[in-house]
Amino acid sequence: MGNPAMDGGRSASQTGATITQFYTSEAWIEGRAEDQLHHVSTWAGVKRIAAFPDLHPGKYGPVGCAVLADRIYPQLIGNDIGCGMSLFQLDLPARKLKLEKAVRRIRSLGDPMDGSQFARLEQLGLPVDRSANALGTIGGGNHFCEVQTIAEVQEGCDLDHSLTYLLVHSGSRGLGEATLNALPQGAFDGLMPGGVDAAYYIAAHDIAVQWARLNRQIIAERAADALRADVRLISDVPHNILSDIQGGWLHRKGAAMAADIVPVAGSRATSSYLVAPLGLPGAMASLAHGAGRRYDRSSMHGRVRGKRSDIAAMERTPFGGRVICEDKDMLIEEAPQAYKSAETVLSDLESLGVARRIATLNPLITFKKTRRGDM
DNA sequence: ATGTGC
Repeated sequence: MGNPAMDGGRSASQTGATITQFYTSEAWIEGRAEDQLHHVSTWAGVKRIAAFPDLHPGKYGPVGCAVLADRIYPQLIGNDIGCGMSLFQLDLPARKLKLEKAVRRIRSLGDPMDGSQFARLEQLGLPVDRSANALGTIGGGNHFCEVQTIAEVQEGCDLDHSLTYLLVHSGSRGLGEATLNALPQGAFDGLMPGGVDAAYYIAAHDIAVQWARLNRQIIAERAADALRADVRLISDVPHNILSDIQGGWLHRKGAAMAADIVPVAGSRATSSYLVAPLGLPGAMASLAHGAGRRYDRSSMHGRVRGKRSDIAAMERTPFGGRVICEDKDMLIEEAPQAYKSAETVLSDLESLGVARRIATLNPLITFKKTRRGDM
């Protein structure tokens, strides 16, 4: 049961591995997500699970957790291998950003790439014959590129609050998907470390992780070019990633990898946060990656109206910001109501000693998708 | 989530 000596979460071990829940009763957690958590804890070789307040149900298992096992379960990483969040600083002062002009310019993120991505892939020794045309593009679902301003910085945070920032959430597009699909029958029963199938998966996974990181970098460069600004990487944090650590294989699924600065994304209409993990052992160098889904995509169509005026309203945010999303279904499925409260996620992380906040960011422009790459 | 499924 409770194990306060180990960490700040609630630990329980039933039939399988120990599950530590780093969330309080304030968190909105679907029963189905906890059912999935317990199911995963019974899988062969699963030793320990850390669950975070953005926990929600996923296709093969819960999203918002880190799973330590002595086997490799590719489905726990999912199709979007290497997906994560990157924060970049622009040398563009917030007071100099002209919103309407910036919105017009940043739409070029929806254009296809110009071919320059091939040299970037070669530079890193990454394959140029697979998914290369998707490199530098954001993709669908919850992915985005946001221009952010700093609303508040905590003491000791040296980020320049007069500047603008980019928060990029994207992954490995078709490459990670192909990697998951190429696995032999039985792979989801767990790959044995040391075996050829595990070696194949690890090699392909590592490529997808590098590819996804490069993808976020190129997206940020394209956005910065559009805004006539220079860009500097502050922090890159994957949240779908497998790591070989002491004690086994750590599967992070919608769980950010601990780094000095970890972005915890809100919805497009609410603040995001930058946090510093505090090294709690039970958290296994992981933490929440965002607000987390409250409602699944399909149910959003029954919850949000899609009249012309509703769509127009959704393209504006309470911060006076803009949302560029010319796909009506996506606009509805990604409505702010689809997400939990990032503020509650943050307060759980803080009260349980997982992380402390270092800055609050507000979105000014959220780029999701243009109708066609013809602007 | 997906150079996307009926």
